[in-house]
Amino acid sequence: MTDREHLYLRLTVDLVILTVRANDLHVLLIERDNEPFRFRPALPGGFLRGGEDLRQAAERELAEETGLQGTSLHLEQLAVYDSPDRDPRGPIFSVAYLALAPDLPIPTAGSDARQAQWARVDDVAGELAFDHDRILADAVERARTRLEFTTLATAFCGPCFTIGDLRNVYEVVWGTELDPRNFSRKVLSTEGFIEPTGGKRVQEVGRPAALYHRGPALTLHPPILRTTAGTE
Amino acid sequence: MTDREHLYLRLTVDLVILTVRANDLHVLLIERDNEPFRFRPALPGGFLRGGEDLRQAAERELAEETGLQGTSLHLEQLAVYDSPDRDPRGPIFSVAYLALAPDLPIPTAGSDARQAQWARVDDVAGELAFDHDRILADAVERARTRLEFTTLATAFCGPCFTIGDLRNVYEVVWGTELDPRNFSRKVLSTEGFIEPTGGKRVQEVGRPAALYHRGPALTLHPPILRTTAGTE
DNA sequence: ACAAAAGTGTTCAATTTACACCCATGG
DNA sequence: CCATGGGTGTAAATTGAACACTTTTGT
Repeated sequence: MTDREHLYLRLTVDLVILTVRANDLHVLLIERDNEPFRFRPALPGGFLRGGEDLRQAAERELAEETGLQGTSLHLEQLAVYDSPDRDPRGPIFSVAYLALAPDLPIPTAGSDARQAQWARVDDVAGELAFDHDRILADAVERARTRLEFTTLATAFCGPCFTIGDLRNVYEVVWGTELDPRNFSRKVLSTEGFIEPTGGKRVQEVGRPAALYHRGPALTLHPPILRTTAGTE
Repeated sequence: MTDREHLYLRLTVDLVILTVRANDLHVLLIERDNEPFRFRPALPGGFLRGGEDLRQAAERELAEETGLQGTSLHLEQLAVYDSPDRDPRGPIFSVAYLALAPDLPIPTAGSDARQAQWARVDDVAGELAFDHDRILADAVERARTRLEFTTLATAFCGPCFTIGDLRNVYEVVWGTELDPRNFSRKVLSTEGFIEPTGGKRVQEVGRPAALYHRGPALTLHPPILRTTAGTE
């Protein structure tokens, strides 16, 4: 901090792990057990260690918190957060990662003491430690646009899913309602988005739905645009 | 926890400054005058100093290289580049920023010894120091999608421009041709994209074109999509 | 008058939207 | 039989691409 030219600093990696549970978008949060912000909810994360690159650190945190191998989840870099006063301990920048996960059985309590829990995104606005409210908001916005232009909605689903499941992802993440009939057609007519497994899922009520898994396509041509009409 | 819990490291900030000159997309490059990669072309950038945040560092570099106040240009964070072997001096991460500039008079030689020059983006592929080829490629791709969904094409133009100028930006950045007539209508029908100044610009040849300046809108509804048709 | 670029009008095709209607299942 | 959700067909509305044609300048 004294040497003007070569500043050495510490980096943290913070994870925004999103999932769709029932009818709400959820984020995985931990309760901090150290100062600063002790006992406040926060995004899982930690300091970068020697020999790691950022992605490895993100995958390590992910495994610690969820027990999942990072390779099975979508994990993308969001941005660096660098407000000088974001951490009371001093200038510590954070690289945020966004992970999209299917509805996991439970955030495996087998983590390191601090208990991880799913929380409704709408419930935690303004509650989080550091600048994590802003990081979360940015992450949700990123997820929303990812659904428009990529096939990542499937990252919220398990290996097999119905078109109704997929539509539910769009509706929950976007907070809108979609016409089931047109949605179905749109998804099916997009080459490589989803592929039929041949199976069917019988539900509590109604006609059984065909099951699909992810196709090879990564981007959507054409995109499935939100009709944000008006929000400028 | 392991013995190497808190890794301290240095960060650099690298700038991809793009502009549209004549009929090609150009990037501002410097020739390195220090090892490593001495005498090789590279993106302008440097180490983060104490007391700076990343944006301040980016604006400082920008001012040093171009003489421009950063506030007048679009400047956005791209990503962190963290390959362990990206810098032979050791683990040094770089935060890349993308700047869009109008065709500047010249990269003001009044900088710090190392001469900055515009280079055609297509000419420098594979030539750059560090992982700057990749950073440049990512930046160009980001700029391309920015034109689709935001009003940032105007960031390549001066305070006053014609619709033809704006179309030229799209054509050069995308590497495609656009129908002047449909483009004109599309731009004019997008609320808040451009606003008439009332003036006209007489050119060497042809009918004088009306002049416009930026409007208040930041995003395009609807977007102006590239017809990438087929590239998957 | 002619070339060149700006700008307008019109047509046709593609896409989106809305919704009537049928299908398959549990109660 | 009915309720419920899955899925198909189709017509109207909107959007986009193509292009004939007019306008305004310099030479």
